[in-house]
Amino acid sequence: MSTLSIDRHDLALLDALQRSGDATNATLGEAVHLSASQVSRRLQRLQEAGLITGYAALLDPAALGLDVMAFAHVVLERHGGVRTEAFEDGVAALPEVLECFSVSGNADYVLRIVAPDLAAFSELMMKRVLRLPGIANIKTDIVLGKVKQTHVLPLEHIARPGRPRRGVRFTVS
Amino acid sequence: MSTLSIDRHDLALLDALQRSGDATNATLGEAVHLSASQVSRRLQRLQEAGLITGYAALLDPAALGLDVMAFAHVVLERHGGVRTEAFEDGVAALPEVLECFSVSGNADYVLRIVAPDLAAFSELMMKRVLRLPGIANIKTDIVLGKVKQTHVLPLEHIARPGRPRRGVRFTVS
DNA sequence: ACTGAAAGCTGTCGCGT
DNA sequence: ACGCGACAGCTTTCAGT
Repeated sequence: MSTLSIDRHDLALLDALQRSGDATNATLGEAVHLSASQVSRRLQRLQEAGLITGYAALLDPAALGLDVMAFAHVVLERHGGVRTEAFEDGVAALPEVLECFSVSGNADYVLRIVAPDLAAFSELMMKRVLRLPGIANIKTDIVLGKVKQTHVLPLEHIARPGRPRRGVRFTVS
Repeated sequence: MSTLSIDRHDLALLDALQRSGDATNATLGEAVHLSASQVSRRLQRLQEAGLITGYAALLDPAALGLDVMAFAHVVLERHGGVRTEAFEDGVAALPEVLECFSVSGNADYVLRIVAPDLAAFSELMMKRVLRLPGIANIKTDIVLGKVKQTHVLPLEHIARPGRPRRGVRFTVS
């Protein structure tokens, strides 16, 4: 656990970069009122500190023919010895399962799944997901429409006073 | 709607780029057995075709102090005239709500929400989300653990024969 | 359709302030 | 801490095959 000094320039950089990750340092510098060399140095620091985990090209699912998205709520069987690894490993191996979280509430896990169409989705669920070990039952919510979808994380809370954090300690200045 | 020729090189490029969006054209060329200039031209085509919608820096939520994530299942009130825009606009204006989909099943909408901690999450739900217009009730699943989380879309279905697609038409060769 | 070279940019590092 | 400037490396275009 290290202490990391973050100022408003760094925050502005992070915000700009998660929106357009291919912006040049010069462009970013204009937006943040810093020289390109400063931007370069700060980005190195932010990446070494683990705040920036990587860069990605964002693809359009619809344009790629992935028209179906769904959330699957999975309940596992309860046997004495807890054997969830087999299920979790199986889930991790399915590329159509983009996310899998264990959750509070009625279900044990929530999965986000994509597929080309309903036929392919149905086959995926029947032949791959439902056959994962240890499943008691699954309830699936099919996505009907997208109101909002973003990967942009809110950063406002960092500038606010707030309580001390675990992990990397910030010193916003 | 345009017809787009996609070959295995393009697929390999898309796959490589969604995993590491900061790879140089030369590096990509090595991986895909193409010259850097070819990579450049193909990426331009893929972006113009809308398959690549943009680039983003990926930030680590935990490192940024966003330790709480939850899925909120929202049911709207049923009045005669359907007035969902007010709710949807309100949701879109909240940066902590990363996603909002209308879904099949018991709920009308599923929201993915992030917050620094449970206290902040509770306050967010009470003071902002629950006060959105038209809400009948909300059930919230708090994420307890991450089994898998990726933005990498599966592309295998494109190479497979499959049925004709809507939108951009592919000619995989 | 691909390669290779050439010209223009971009990232990065040293240095001065 | 910051900006400037220089160099190395990358991107992109163009001509040639």
